[in-house]
Amino acid sequence: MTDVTTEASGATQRPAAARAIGPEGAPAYDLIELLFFAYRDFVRDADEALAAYGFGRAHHRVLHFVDRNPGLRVTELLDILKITKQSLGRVLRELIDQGFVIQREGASDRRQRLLFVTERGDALALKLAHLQTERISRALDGCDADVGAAARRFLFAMVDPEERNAVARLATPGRPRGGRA
Amino acid sequence: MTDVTTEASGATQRPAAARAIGPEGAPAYDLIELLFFAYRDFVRDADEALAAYGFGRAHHRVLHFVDRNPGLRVTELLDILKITKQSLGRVLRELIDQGFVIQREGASDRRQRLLFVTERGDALALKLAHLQTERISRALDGCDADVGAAARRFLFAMVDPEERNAVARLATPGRPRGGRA
DNA sequence: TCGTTACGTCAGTCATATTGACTTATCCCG
DNA sequence: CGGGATAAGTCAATATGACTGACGTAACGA
Repeated sequence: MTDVTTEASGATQRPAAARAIGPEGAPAYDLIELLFFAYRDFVRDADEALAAYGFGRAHHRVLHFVDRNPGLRVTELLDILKITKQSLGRVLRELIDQGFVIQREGASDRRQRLLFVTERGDALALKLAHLQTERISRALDGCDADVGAAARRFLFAMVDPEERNAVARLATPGRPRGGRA
Repeated sequence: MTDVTTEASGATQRPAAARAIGPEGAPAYDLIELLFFAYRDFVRDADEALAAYGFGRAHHRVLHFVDRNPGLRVTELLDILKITKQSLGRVLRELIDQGFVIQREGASDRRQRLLFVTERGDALALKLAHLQTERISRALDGCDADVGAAARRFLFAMVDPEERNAVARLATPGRPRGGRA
């Protein structure tokens, strides 16, 4: 095999993994690396499609969460993305200027700028979601039926405990698709 | 509940999710979002520790893969990270200048600059791996025993098919920890 | 000898993020 | 009503991580 570790045969240093048993047991190198590789390829699907619009990953994230949560407030979006409003600023302005997102004054609080996707924005968000769903479907096709549920549980448990309520509200499988209730 | 979607009550646009049934069925919004949130929090652990060294995520990735694969060639590292050698350049130079990584001439091919971590580099790589392992362990603790295996299968299946051989060589659970064999 | 490979580097650019300071408009409470 | 707090936007400067393109050097190998 062409295991890259064998390339080091001429050197004196032994592999770091040999002393990788620390206070908490052996590092979970497999899951650490699988998360890296899976995420690397997962986001690339959408990145390539976005390039055609002159958009990047940041535009995708904004578009996605606005699409999924019509009427989202700017502050809520900042809290989801964990970025500053200055960072959001440029991306959001570009999405608005190019007609993918619109803002409306809050009905009860006129300081708020509620965010909505336009039809164009929804179409793009949906296209990107389908790209990513295709990869997910193909992944699950090659697995036992229970792997999808287990993956959901694992990924949810990887989220910061303090964030889980917020994530559960946004990303649960049973979340209503046809209405606001 | 304070479901953010209810904030939109004053607006006329219906939620985009209502018409989110496309050619490939309903998008897997739950897994798409869980991947985002899990990865967002997963990388943050290491990011915070790296800041103390003046390093960023890119340094971590290089350090990690060199630590795990002593004698790695520069070309191989570029292939793993899927970045250009110009991008790697600065990061690698900083790691070398500050004594976390060293280079050695290849024994058989003197054009090669084989990469190794120093003791300092190994210590940092291990520290970061433990941080991430802690999150993973805690996540798996709250799950059924088979969830870890299922998560591995799912994440592996999410990788591009052409990349899976390379990933399997690097990130398999059974990979020998104590030697090069 | 000559083409290819491995690596490095210079220069310029872009996307995404940061901190800090400041403005405007609006809300809400005392 | 006045004034502090909140929602949002903006200006400026900076960091980080990535890119393309071009070029140089050394070493391999047919």
